[in-house]
Amino acid sequence: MNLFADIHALVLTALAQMQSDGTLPADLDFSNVAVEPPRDALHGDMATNAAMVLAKAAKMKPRDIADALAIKLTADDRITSADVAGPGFLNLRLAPAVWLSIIPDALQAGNDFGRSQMGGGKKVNVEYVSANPTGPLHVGHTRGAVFGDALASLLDFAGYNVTREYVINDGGSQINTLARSVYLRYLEAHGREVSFPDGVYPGDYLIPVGQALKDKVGDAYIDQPEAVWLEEIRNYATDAMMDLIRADLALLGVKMDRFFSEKSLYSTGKIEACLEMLKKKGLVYQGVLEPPKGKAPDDWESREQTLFKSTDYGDDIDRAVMKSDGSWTYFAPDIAYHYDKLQRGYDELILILGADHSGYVKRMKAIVSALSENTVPLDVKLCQLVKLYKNGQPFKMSKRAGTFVTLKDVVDRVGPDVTRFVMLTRKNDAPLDFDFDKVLDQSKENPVFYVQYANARINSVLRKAKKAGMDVSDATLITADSSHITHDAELAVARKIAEWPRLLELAAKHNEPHRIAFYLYDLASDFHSLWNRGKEETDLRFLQEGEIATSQGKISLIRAVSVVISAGLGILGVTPMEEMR
RNA sequence: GGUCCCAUAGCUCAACUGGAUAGAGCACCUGCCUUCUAAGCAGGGGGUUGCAGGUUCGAGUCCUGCUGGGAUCACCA
Repeated sequence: MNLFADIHALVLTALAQMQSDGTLPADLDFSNVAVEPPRDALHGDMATNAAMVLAKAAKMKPRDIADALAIKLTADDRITSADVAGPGFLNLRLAPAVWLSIIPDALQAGNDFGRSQMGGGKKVNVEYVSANPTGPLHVGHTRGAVFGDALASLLDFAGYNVTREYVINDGGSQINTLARSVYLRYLEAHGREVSFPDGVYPGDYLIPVGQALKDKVGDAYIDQPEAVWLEEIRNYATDAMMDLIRADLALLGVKMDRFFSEKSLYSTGKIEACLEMLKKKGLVYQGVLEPPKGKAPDDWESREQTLFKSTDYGDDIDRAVMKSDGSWTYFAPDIAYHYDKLQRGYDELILILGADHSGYVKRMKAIVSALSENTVPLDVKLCQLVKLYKNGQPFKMSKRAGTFVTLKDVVDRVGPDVTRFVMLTRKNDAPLDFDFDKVLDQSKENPVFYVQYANARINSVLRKAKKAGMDVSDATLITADSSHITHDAELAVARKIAEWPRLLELAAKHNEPHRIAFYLYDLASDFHSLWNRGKEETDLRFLQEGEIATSQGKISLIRAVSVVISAGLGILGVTPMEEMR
């Protein structure tokens, strides 16, 4: 199903033959031999770097290897030509029938076309969003949510066993702030006059929470000290905020497999056990930190602390795990949390963070390295900021606390599909401009609509064919005769379709879902190009008057395009549109 | 000052992780609507990939040092 993998296997077989007949020496490393689409289509259909990669070890000239390899490869009937070019590239051309064979494959697999076994069922944990449960999600969280969710789907599609996870920071002191803020709203619901000092959350979203609390407990907490209500309201408010956050995520179509409560680590002795274990390894110790390199803070004072030896694993300084009052820092439960993840048997951990957390990457990697003894990789993906615009002008957010642009604001305005696609049209580590007007623009400048429009056009042809009484069911199209598909513009589309399984694996390998968005744009472009050529070259139209077999063959090609668009959008979490009138 | 990220066409961004003559879109110029959706297509001009070295068959990509921009910087999570 992956033509590039097929030809790669063919090249390796040919190289092995060259070894056994003495053309090449016996002990060679083929792991760097690649078969890729060439940058320039004029060079051919596929190119291999085998000759250049092996030249040094084989003590031969690249071109000599390439010449010999070319002879082997052209013996295979899938290869129509193999030309040596440049410093030793071997450019291959494949028989059109080979490319066209991808069409029934795609139609047969449907939305599973491109699904890969690459992951081999390995368990991967993707942690994303993990916003503090103190309010609704805002735009910054939105990008992380979309990225993490699409990445999780991508890995699932690539054959990994994926868990989508959200850790609730419900143990820290910010929850006390939340509880006090809710208490004020509770008093307010009772008709009390209240003011909101600095350091509490003044947002309107807590008003209904205070009201609901009043409905639940009546006047039980009025004029009572914190000792009476703090713990109760902490729990109540955290639950309310998580309901809010789950509802926000649902607006985007994001559904977590697991919500992990940080607080659950506190009462169970898990933190203590985990740190004790590290202490036995000499990785937790009492010590004094050096002042930071470079400019020391004005109020620097050296003090003895309980430290985790993250410098053993590449961090810049060791990190404190306990405060001077004896309570844990945020870092201690984080260590225990990742220990918990590892105990659940994950082969790989992925963590999605906002760019403002870049300073935590080294210590997180240090934790995972230390706890797993370097057996489990952690990949941290940082999502850069989203800059909001409205009609080209920066969208002003009021600095008054509580009036930020929320995820709900964005999704209500442009819809979940547009939000998701646009958020994935940039690499995660590049800043993203999000213009409320431009993302709704219905033109090719807007990749969302360009891709959707291609799919809509294809479905339009299918409808028209059906209306004309033609059988265009997938079952029929799978067996359609594609021998009339000979034009370069048509074969270009078939080649692009054939790239999909390979692209998917590359995107999964590098944890980069944005590659799918760019690929779909390219595929749509090849399709639109073909469509338009049909205006002048009537042979290229998909519906050929009175020639049912030919029409079905051509329609099978574009139906395969539609299949890939659906599969690709499915991974991104975007619903394909069948009609756009 | 330390650490991390970024710098590619006038603008917004790609470049399959070291491959060939660095590609798209926007903007600009020239064409294409009695046609399966012109919400589109074809063609043209536009580049010392921030600067200086290095590694090798080969560098936008890797290494070193600069310049400029962003983020972050000892018990707040």
